[in-house]
Amino acid sequence: MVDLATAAGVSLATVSRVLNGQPGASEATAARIWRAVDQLHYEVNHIAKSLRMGATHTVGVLVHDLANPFYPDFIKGVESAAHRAGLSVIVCSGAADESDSTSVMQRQLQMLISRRVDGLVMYGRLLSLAQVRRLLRSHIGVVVVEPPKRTPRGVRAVDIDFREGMEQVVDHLSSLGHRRIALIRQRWHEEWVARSRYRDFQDALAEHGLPYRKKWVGWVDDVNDTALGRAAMRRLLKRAGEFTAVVCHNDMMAIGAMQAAHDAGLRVPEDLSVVGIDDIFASSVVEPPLTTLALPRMEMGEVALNALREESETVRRAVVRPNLVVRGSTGPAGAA
Amino acid sequence: MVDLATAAGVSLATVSRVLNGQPGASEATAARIWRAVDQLHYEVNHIAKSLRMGATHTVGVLVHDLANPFYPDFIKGVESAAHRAGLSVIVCSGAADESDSTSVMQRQLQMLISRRVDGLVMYGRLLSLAQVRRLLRSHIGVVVVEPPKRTPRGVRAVDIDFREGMEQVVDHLSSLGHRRIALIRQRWHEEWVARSRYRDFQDALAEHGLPYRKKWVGWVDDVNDTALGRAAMRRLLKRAGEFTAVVCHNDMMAIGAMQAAHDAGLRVPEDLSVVGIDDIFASSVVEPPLTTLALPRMEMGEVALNALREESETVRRAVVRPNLVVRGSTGPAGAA
DNA sequence: CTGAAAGCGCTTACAG
DNA sequence: CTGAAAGCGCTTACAG
Repeated sequence: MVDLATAAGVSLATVSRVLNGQPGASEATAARIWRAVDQLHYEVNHIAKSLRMGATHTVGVLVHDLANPFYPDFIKGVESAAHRAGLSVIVCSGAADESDSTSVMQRQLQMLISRRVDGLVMYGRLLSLAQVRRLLRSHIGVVVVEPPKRTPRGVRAVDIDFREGMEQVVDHLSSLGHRRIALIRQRWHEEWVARSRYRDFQDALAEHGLPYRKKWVGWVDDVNDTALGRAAMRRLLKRAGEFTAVVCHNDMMAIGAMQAAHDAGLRVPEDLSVVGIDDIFASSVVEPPLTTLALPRMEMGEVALNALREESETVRRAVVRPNLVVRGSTGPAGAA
Repeated sequence: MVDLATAAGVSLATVSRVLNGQPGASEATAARIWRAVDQLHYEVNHIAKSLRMGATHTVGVLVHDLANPFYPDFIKGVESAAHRAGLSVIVCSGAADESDSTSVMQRQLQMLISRRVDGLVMYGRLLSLAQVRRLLRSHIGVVVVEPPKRTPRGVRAVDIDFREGMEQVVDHLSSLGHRRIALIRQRWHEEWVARSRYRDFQDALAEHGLPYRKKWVGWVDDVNDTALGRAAMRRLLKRAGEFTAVVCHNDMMAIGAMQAAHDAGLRVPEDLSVVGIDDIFASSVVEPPLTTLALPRMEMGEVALNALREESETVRRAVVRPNLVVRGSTGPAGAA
């Protein structure tokens, strides 16, 4: 910038004012400065600016595992909204290396703090209460999607309206004549979220006068590997015939469930209807294509980023609505 | 840091030296400082450090579209290697918003320069020659994966050894008795890369004494939408029976091709063998599972990042090897 | 073994 | 309308 000032024959203060579009500089001076900018290929030093201003215009995004087909769209949403607002995004993935995930998060956190990000968007319960408090104490805003039960006050949340989503799912199945619906659910899931999708599922069943049976529940320890969904479904199929449809924690589990049904010689949807949650790409190309409760991932990212920027104290909590995509994996009950 | 100095009763200079593990401070002084670090939850201000040191220890990654299932793994590889090296990563996706992609890239570029990243990793030809030169002029290292024909000197490259990869593909098909192999290729692809995978495919065919026929080539304008692969295959199937296998630009196209074959009442692999390139997740769950030339995406990211750090002038070019994954979409020729 | 001082590239009252 | 000066939080010769 000192080169600029020299070239334009003015002081640093004036250059700074013109570059930032502040009033009070003659046309002529401004023109000389802009000409110098072009000639010297000047690009402001954002580092110096950040130090001086005490704001980096940078936000961090923290997700469990970038490779999970769920997150890229979410991050895209965050990025898109961020760019619109002139912010940069540092993406941090927990499982970036395979070692102890807690210590990875710890390091990511320190990195983010020392880089003085203005805010942090994260998906789910990735940090401890103490860690979140530390961020808040450092005046770093925090918004979390699908927030855990306990969050320090000051944290903003983006919720998915599974109440209405599960309503759509059960409504769809019910209208196809399904009365006995199984569930593949993740063990300990309620440890992670404030309100679980399963509870909403049960509520929706109840509202339709349909039963929720423990014996029709398949449990999985992890929901990011189709093999586990397949195994859970295989166990559940000992009771094949007792139920006519199964709702799965997510699409990965649903794809696994379809494989298990196929292994057992059952046809989807004639013998069994299968519903997933997420709508990842693979769900549209499996056979049959999966009926699934689509989560608006991009939108979730945008909403999360905007919640971070929001000044008002009113936006403590934003809500996003899922949307049922009906494809080939669901059909009339007892069509076989 | 001034708080630290006060708390420990020493000068800033001493604090700095101890924090950075430099020699020449008494045990006792160091201990006092570290105690203060703990008490005050001190975290170094990386912004100030960057300004002073003239290095940000940050690298940018530029990809065409984050949502493309290809890139997340690549980015993960970059991140993983970066963290190991104590670097942060700013991820930039071209298609983050839908507007004119050139101007998006232009803005991303300015952002990266003004943030003074130490280096940039990008996939493919995302920037113009002039833009790349500008980076180099700003002393920002550049490495590009699948580099275009023309790159300014100083740019490092990561190549995929499609020569050997296509060798594996053709070898596999040939050993199954296929002699007439079709191809689905992207129009203008050679405008983007220094050496195209198609050329390697043709070489591999020639080496096996197999013909390359223009009439067995299906063209697509874009390779990230299965619908286009499906349409290309549909056109190609006017000549069904003339060829017994098809190799596709990538898995997206291959999945589309399988759909088209299915539409036409052909069975895969009995009537037609299909091979993709990439090995995205969906390829493992389509029916039949896709035989594909897997690209080591994570490794590519790691190699790219490391190439950036490499001091020596020798590593102008790194090479990564693909690996054929045989699944259900290929079978003996004429098995029908 | 330790400290005072300069400087990285900016912005912003404060004067003029 | 414009400039001189201080300061953001660090590091690093240079003295002692």
